[in-house]
Amino acid sequence: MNDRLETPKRPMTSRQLAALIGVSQAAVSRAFTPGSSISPELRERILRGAREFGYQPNAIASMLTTRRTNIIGLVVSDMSNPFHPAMVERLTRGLQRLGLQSLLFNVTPGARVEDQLIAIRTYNVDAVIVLSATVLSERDLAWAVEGRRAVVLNRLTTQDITTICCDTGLGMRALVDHLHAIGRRRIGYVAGLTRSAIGMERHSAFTTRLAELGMRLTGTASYESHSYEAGWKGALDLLAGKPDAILFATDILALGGMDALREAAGLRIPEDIAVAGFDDIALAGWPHYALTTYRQPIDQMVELTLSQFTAGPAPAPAHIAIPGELVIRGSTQRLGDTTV
Amino acid sequence: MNDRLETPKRPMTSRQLAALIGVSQAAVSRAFTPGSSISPELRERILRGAREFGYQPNAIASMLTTRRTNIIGLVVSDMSNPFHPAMVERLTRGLQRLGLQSLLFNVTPGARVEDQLIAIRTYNVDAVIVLSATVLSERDLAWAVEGRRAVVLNRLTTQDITTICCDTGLGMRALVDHLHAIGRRRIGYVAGLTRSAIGMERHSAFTTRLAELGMRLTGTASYESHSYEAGWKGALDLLAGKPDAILFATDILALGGMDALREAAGLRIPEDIAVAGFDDIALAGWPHYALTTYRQPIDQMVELTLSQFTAGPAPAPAHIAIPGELVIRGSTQRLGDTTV
DNA sequence: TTGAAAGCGCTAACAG
DNA sequence: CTGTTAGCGCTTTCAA
Repeated sequence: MNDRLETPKRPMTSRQLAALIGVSQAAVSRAFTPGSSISPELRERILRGAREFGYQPNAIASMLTTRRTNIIGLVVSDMSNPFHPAMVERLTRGLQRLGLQSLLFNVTPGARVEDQLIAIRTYNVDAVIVLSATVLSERDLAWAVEGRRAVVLNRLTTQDITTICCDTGLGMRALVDHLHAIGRRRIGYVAGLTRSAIGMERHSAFTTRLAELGMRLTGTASYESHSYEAGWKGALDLLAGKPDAILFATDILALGGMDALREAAGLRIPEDIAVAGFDDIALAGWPHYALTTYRQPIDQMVELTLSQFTAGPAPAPAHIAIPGELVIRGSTQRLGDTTV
Repeated sequence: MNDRLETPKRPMTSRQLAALIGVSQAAVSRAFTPGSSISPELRERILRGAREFGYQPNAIASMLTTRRTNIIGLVVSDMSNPFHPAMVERLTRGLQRLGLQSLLFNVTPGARVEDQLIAIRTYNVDAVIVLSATVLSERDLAWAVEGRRAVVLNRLTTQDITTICCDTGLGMRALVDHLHAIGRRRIGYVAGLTRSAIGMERHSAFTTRLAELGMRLTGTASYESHSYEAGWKGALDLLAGKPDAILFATDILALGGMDALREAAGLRIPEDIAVAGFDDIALAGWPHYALTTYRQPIDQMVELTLSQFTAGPAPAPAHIAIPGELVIRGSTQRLGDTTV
């Protein structure tokens, strides 16, 4: 590797501690290994000694023998969509609870993905969690998780990897049904990344339900990004079609769209036009936006992800879609209804 | 440790590769060590063989001998303030560029901090970056970084640790001067975490400048949090004092405050009341908010942090304050000026 | 420059 | 239950 940082001073080793309290080095190791065969008295004596002399087992050394690192690689590509940090935060906390560490990888479109993720291999992480990282091609994805447990969140893949997503079909259906129920008939759609599988799924689930209900698609826009700006521009693009509602592929798009509709187009929401998103990020609940959206079941998604990393043989790869929850707020409202 | 995850299948070792191409195991090691004494030809032959057979050096094993992990512990406590994920993203990318990995720690107020950060020690991370983690007491902080390089960002400490902050004094002065320049004289202040050193510094820098300019402090509010909701409530609390401007300790507070002022109090910004924040998060630039704020020099802060981790002896701990930049947007405006 | 050999600190058989 | 003994895969002397 490189020699960027100098060698820090050495902490005490199990052998030193063993010598200090007159037991074998192996005994020290056992004292720190739950379930190993050691008498409670000996263990207690050793743990007390460890506290006294400040001994901590060296995880690096144990990795070498056990071939387990207890490190999970967390691959993310875009922290500017608030949905992602929210997810990262929960995942990291959950992993910590299980005694697992999170090695964070931020993949960017520029450099070669394999170079960016090489540490997944050299550091031998036990498992990989990929969070909506559309930057990764199918090949990259396969390379990154090769030979280890993996969970892909909010992204679909043809690889033999467990994927966990919010149920797009249910979500889009609930949203469209809601728009229908409040009397909207002319709907525009702002897509995010149209070439991602999940993006396409959201789009097609949307158009399918729209057709089933006999509603009109007044137009589709996309700037190939999940950003406020993309939502802003996308919303304005759709106005020519005179929609009475716009559905956005993600909340962050919807926020940009709402501001554009209000400030650039001078429209009232929901009186002139209804707006809905998908995700339920914290900002969607802010009073200024009060965005109707489909809430991703974050907690369940995290729990399910964590359950892949517990003892026993690796679960067979599965593609899991979890139902979310329609959250109705002020951005949608029955047409002609004047109460806010 | 635990036995959560089963042993994955073993990758090729340097010894195996050595046997395969008929060189010594040490030669393989040297081939992957920049600057080691090995002939270009041998190295080339070995690297070619490595590519062919898919050999990758095992970082774990090398950690054991070199006692360097090339892992940096990144300690964060609150990802819901957008300033933090923005910082984490840049830090991680910067570290990756240097060939360093980021082990992410999410400290929460609940559990014992030492338990949450134990991996800093057992995994022997080379250095620690603490990001505004006010959850950590001074004692926790000292414990966490003991014996290794460390940088504390946006937090002050009495410990002998390098701290890197945006220059609070300059920032607050610039903001107050600006409010003064546009004719505001009655200023309210919404604080975040009042018991943090940086919180107190911002507050006192603010009041100092206010007094120097002979402006009136109409009130101070705080809900001990950097959140939208805390800003919302804080802003409303201040209205009794009839301020013509409110300064918020952070942008996220200001956003909540602005929405409260507009939607709950029915005020116009900046006509009825001016608003300013501190940080310049992405949302501050959204047209709906157009928040005047003091931009933290994130890029410089990250570069400076990274420079602490480059070759050579550890730089002496220093307390560094970097000037930011006043960003004037629509939320502040000359009193009586009607153009937007 | 290259190879042989001795560990790094720990876990995991294997005896006792 | 406890101690002894081999390694884990690599880096780093030390000779050649």
